[in-house]
Amino acid sequence: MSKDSESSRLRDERLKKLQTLREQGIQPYPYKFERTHQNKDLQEKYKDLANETETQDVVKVCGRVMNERNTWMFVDLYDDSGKIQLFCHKENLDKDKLQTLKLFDKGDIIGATGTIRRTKAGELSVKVTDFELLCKSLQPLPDSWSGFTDVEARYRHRYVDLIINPEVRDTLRKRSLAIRTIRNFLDSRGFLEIETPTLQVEAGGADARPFVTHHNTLDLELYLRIATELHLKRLVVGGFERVYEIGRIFRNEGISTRHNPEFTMLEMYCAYGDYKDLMDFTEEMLLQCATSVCGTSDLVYQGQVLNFKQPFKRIRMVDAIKEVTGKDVESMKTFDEVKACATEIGVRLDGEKTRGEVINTIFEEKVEHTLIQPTFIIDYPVEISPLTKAHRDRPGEVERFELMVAGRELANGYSELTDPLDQRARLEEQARKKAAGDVEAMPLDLDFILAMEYGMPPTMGIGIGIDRLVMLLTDSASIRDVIAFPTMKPHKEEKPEQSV
RNA sequence: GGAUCAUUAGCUCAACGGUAGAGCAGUUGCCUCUUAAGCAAUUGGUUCUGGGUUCGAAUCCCGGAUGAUCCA
Repeated sequence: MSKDSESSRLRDERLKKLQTLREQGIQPYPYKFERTHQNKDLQEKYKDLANETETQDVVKVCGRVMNERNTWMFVDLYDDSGKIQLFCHKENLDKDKLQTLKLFDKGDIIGATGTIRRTKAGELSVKVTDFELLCKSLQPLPDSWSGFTDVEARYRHRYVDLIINPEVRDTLRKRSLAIRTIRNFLDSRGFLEIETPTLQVEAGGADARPFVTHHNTLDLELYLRIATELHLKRLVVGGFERVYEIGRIFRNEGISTRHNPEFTMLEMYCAYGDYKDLMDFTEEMLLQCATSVCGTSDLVYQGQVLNFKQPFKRIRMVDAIKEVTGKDVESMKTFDEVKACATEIGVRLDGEKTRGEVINTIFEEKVEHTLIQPTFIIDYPVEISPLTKAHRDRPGEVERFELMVAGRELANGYSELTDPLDQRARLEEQARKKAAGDVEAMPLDLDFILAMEYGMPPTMGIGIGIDRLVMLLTDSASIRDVIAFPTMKPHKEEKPEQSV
């Protein structure tokens, strides 16, 4: 049954051609093609070949037909590496072949054999002596001139987006390169990559709401992890002094240009260092990412230049607040004082119950978005940092930093809390908050505390949002642009019709 | 959660409340030529969805869906 729409009519045209091809004994979905070169290889190899000259070098190329001119005399063929033009002159092809050519469509994938020639217009071409269909495409491609710009359609049908928009492919390549750079950086420093559980009985390690799922055989509620922290630290207890994981994290929160429910985070733990060492380490790693992906330490992001040269500015949270608001919250020793200060400068509070929470809210509301150049905000309030070691000099604070870039958080690191009794007290406080209705408070993970009691060396540890890093490296405004298949609300059932 | 905007042919977009249109794609020819190839002809619409106002709605009003941006 076919819908009376343009869409199915275009598809029907192609189905008819598919049928004709089959009747002519042509297999439209063959098994393999042995090419001799990728298109980019040929462009490089023959970059000095003069116009209107040809070689006797026989090559075999393949890819998707993106455009055709003069009734298939000229074909723009794209593979993963780039473009080559096919030159299908009737002198070089018999009548049957020329007829077959007319059954092809833009979007089909074909393979061609021929000699290399540069046309008088200067286009490097394969002068085709033979070709074969490698896949008949049934769907019309968006018009390549006007493009494929509907954002929703692009995310929902990312494969079309990838075919049409080269910058999407480029972004995902850079994402891969950034992750590879980080792995190389860590591996070359003796780090071990270890995978920890995604399904967890308790979702801890961060303040976030988890996704809930169910294991049938065990009849057990399980949570998707919101962090890898508590398991990676168990590995440090077990004797791995340098571990990391680059893994998918799930947080049951809203969707925005900076948030996707599932995202990728690097967590890294290194024994015998503190948060100051960690800042040096982080600077070096990010600089390496910038230079390897962008070839420079100066990233252009949404019209601003971000300088990733070391060292980044380091400033205490209370000092950053003072710089922006003029308020010395450090001197305000009580909850009521900082609360009054927040109200005075127009910061809306939403259930904050401690002095440290209010200070953090003031920072997030007033300061965070002003921090464009890479900046380490250091020395956080203890109340919002239940896994961080107490500051060696400043009571009420912890040895923690967040790295701010382009007005948002990119990384979060600290001297890890290793005192099992302090850790127990902190998590018990979290459990009280949870019992009182705070859905983002951490659960009391008794096995984690038991691990701490066996003893963990002094350790520095950091989490870096890979998606946000890739946004910076690729000048992407939305996190969805750096995720191949971002989370979308289902629209309506869309699937190809049944074949006639 | 709130505000604003968007949704029309396969794609990109038009259309004062008055016959739904263009370019590209598609189809049929011509042209052995090209670079968004060209020329001629031609097909194609539940205007996101459901109500309402109106003689008449793509257009105005209300609800819904999806998305974008901003705010919280």
